Amino acid sequence: MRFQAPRGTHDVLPGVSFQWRFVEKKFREVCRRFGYGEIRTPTFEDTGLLLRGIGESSEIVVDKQMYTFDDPGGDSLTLRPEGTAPTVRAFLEHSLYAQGPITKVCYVGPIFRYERPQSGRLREHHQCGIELFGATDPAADAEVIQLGVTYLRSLGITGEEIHLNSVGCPLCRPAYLQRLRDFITPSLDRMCGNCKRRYEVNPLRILDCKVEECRKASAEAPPILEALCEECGDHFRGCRDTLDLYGIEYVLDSRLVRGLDYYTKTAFEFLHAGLGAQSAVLSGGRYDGLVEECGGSGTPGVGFGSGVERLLLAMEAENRTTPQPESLTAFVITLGEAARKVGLTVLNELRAGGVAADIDYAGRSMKAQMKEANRTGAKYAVILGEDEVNQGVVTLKNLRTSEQESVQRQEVCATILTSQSGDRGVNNEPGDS
RNA sequence: GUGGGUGUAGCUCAGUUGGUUAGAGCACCAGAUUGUGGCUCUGGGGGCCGAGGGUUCAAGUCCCUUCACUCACCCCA
Repeated sequence: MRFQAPRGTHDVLPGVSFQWRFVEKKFREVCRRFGYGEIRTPTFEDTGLLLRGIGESSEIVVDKQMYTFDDPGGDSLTLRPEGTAPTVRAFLEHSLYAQGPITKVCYVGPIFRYERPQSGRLREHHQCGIELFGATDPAADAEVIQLGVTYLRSLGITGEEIHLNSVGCPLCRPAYLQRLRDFITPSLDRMCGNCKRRYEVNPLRILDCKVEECRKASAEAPPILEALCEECGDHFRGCRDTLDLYGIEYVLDSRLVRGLDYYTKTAFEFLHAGLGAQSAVLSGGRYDGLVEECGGSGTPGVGFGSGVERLLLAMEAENRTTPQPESLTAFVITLGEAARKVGLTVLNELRAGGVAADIDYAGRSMKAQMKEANRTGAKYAVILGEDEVNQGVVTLKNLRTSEQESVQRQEVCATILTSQSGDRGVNNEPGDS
């Protein structure tokens, strides 16, 4: 019985890891352009924080989707099921608010939820996200959306559709929820079990239900956008105005609600048609109550999270290619014991000099070594046999042109570096460099 | 947790109404070329046919169980 990666997890192998680096690099570039600094928080947090942050009534908690465990010391810890609450915790713990009225951070990292895996949904997945603290200005909401659009564009994705809604605030939502309940009540006994529970806990989610009976029952429900208080209405209008200013298109979606309890006002979701059932590639919104809920003073916030795996699927659906990983520059080929020794020395010099170089360790024939050199994509084969060793030279073969020349051993590295600087830009760099 | 689909070589897949020793392409290794890659040709290594049980003279094939993967529901990035 061989071991397998745990259900809902996956290995990112060398053949695709450069795509991940590409995506993360683009995300960080865009964040930098918008003034967001990167924050790295722990993979697990105090369970209490996540319960508080996510809300005890959220489906994540109710469905026991959290990886919660007691550590040997008896503390209850949880692998983070989302990125915002940990960021808020760090924001408060380190008093980032003291450095100015506005704090902007971004993060990249793994997220864990115990769910049944399917396409675009894993038990461990990775999210890129941003949080903007301290602004009630609706232009901040628009910036967050704008950053999301810019990020997707930088990956070559253009096929997303932005859904926008407002979920109100503690002033206007309760009244709306009551109206919604009143509207639903007559049909309640026909609805699914989930919705019966939602009716009590979070009636907004009924609008999101896919069961036929529930859809029918809520079809004519009053839209929340008409029930917003003056402040929320103004805010939503302000956000839309700024999006118009930025030329960002979106569709109003009064059924767009949030699974997490802390959201207020603006809610948005970027959907992509190429992904199957799990089509949200980026989603977020405003959470003006969360910081206070987590023990801070009333600080507004707005942000988004975006799944890396789903974005990669979206790129694939749009046939976007990432730059190929940079290959080796030189492959050292030796024949015989004496040449082997010199070859290892040359290899060492090349690497020390900054040339990406490798050598065969399988004791293969020259032909096989040539083949290997070719397979690695190396531009040069550095060939060393008896003749070369005796003459203090190497045979430098250009594998692209098949031309080869004799080069003094001491000059191999310099020769390769010189010729390389001539074709800068030929090889695209995949990620960090 | 609920339903559907699929499990045969490293990968993608054939495998007839059950019938000898389970195949192909790609990949890998070697040779053709005793010091030269890509193209071509020849040869080779690789399989508890997901696992367990059953039916049968005979099971990759039929039946049951189980596991894994996968898609969808729920929920979400």
